[in-house]
Amino acid sequence: MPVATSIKPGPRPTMVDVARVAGVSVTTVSYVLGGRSGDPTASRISDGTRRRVLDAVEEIGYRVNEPARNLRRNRTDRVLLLMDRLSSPYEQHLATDIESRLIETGRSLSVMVCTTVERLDHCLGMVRTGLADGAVVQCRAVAGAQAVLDAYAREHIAMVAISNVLRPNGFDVISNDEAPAIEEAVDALVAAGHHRLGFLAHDAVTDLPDSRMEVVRRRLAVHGIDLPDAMVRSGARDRLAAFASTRELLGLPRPPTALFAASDTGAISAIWAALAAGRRVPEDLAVVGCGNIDECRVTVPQLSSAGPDRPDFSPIAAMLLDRLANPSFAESRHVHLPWTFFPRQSS
Amino acid sequence: MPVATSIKPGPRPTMVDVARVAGVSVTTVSYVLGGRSGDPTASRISDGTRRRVLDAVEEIGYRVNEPARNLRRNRTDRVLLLMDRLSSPYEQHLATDIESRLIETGRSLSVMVCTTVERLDHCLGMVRTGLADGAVVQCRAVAGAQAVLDAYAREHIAMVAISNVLRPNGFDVISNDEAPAIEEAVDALVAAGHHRLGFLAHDAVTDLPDSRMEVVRRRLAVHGIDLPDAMVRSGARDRLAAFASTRELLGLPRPPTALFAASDTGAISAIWAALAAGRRVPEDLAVVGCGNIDECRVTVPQLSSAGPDRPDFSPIAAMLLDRLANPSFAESRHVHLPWTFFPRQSS
DNA sequence: ATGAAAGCGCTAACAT
DNA sequence: ATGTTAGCGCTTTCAT
Repeated sequence: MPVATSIKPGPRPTMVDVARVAGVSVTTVSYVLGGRSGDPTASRISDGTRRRVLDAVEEIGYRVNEPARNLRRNRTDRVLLLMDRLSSPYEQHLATDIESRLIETGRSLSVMVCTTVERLDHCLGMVRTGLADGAVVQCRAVAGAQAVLDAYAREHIAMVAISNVLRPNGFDVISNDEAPAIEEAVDALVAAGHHRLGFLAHDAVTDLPDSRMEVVRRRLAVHGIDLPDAMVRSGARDRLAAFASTRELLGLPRPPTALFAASDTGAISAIWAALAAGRRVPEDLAVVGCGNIDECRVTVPQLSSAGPDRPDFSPIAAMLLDRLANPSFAESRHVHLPWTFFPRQSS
Repeated sequence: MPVATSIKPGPRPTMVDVARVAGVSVTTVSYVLGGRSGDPTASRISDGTRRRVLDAVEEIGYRVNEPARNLRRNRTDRVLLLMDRLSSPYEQHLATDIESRLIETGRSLSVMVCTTVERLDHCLGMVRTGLADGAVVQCRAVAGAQAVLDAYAREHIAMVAISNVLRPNGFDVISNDEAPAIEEAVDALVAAGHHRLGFLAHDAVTDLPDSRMEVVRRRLAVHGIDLPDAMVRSGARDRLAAFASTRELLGLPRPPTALFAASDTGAISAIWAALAAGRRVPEDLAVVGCGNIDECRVTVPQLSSAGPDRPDFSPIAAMLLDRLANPSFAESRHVHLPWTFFPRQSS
């Protein structure tokens, strides 16, 4: 393992120290360590000199001082990933995928959690402030994000947002084409004879309007079926809250015969709540989730879900890299990712 | 909302611009913005001047340049949280809790994912390199971490590790006192008449030795019961893998009558695998998990689990702050957090 | 193929 | 109460 071997205590050595030990100038050290590969200046250092410098670095345990380098270069080669939470499998995927693509281009990723607009503003301010060169924003739960992103885009901050509500405006947007899949799921439930549906939303109805709920409601209307607010509960984001909300719905005088959840994790809790209440799934309560996470295929019964076949995050890093390469990138792109309805045992 | 209002395009303004607009020196600007509250120098600025400076900042949309400030101050007021994955509820908790405590002291947190020693070394190198002032390390799946942390501790990098295997050595360690609770769970299973146990480990037996499995094995031995390798499967970390592993165990000629999983999420998948195979839980297969996550209380049947009553992360930030305040902090502390066995319906 | 030197934007000792 | 100034460690232009 090439791991932290030659670290010595004491004040951190600088390039001056390396230069002294190697018997060369700091310029030379900088050129050796700058790693501008493919650069014409790469060949200005002879192999012997390069070796001496690298040996000196090794000997005294030198590491470049990032703030100094960043100050001088006026960039950090770092990208921020702003998310409104960490805990879903989706976020895990997103982070590792983007990171691996950034690493290929010599960059790195750091993650910050933003649950409020103020915090989002603060974090984007940090990239403006030199903490990072750009940001990927995945904050569906944050209301008012459009204005913030608009403002930073005006400042030419490189940003890509993953959102179904944000409109590209100096930044790019990846959105999921959820509606067709959700409508298909609704149609399937109606075709199976359901006409009393419940909906498990992410947030309280009074908060952020739940776009998935709106799609469901509109589609039900097409079938002449109503989705009254009394049949809507919040908490899809939280496994415990989803359980409690479903129990509430099942306790209604005329409980729903089918439940549509804005998330798969919420739907799974709903299945448990139904089973715990002595109902059968799908016979007494059909359940459909959103997201099509892996877990859908191991639950009992397996969870029907509307979601991407397999999440594809590749456009995200690609678009951000475009913007990083060209800070005054003019075009604002909008990429739509397809969703599909995957009927399984729970509906 | 106090959000990104006065951002203007063009080259980012510096303190010199603020000073010019406000009609004061850069020193004054620095003192106004430095925010050394409680500092004797805080009172050197008159209220009128302070106002003029803040107005100028607002007017031209100035934001401090972090790399420059960090270079000069030789600190970043930033802490790194290194985790081997993001997706569990535990990680979500950890991150938000530590962050809120850091914010109270004017610091911020960024998260990086480290699944290998090399990456851990790289990320800790980044704090040495000036990306952050210290790190919290939560990488149970990373073998060889001890040597890396030892090395950086020698460099006086402020670190706190959450681990049951790392020994404090220039850094602090938080560990969970898992053994008593796990032993109690084993005793309960044995008392219930189980003598054929399966174990769902985090990793393959050939990889990292699973400390929880060792405890289980030793405790079973006390009861004169063997835990053969044939009854051990890996994949507790991954819901799909855990499902497949459990199915394998149940397919054995003499399947286990009880299953101990190294994680709650693994145990939940195991319950599903059992149900999917037509077994009843706990009658045909008793299941116990580790971690006592919230989800245990909503599964059907509710999951018995060994874990903390409620996770308490407060010592982590506290210890790190001590080290940040005093870089040559001598003591290496080891905090033990208690675990309890919570019997529920699944066993 | 290598070196000297001018800053990047900021902070803080040291004036006044 | 406010200003002058010398760097922090690095990159990069321009010489040689």
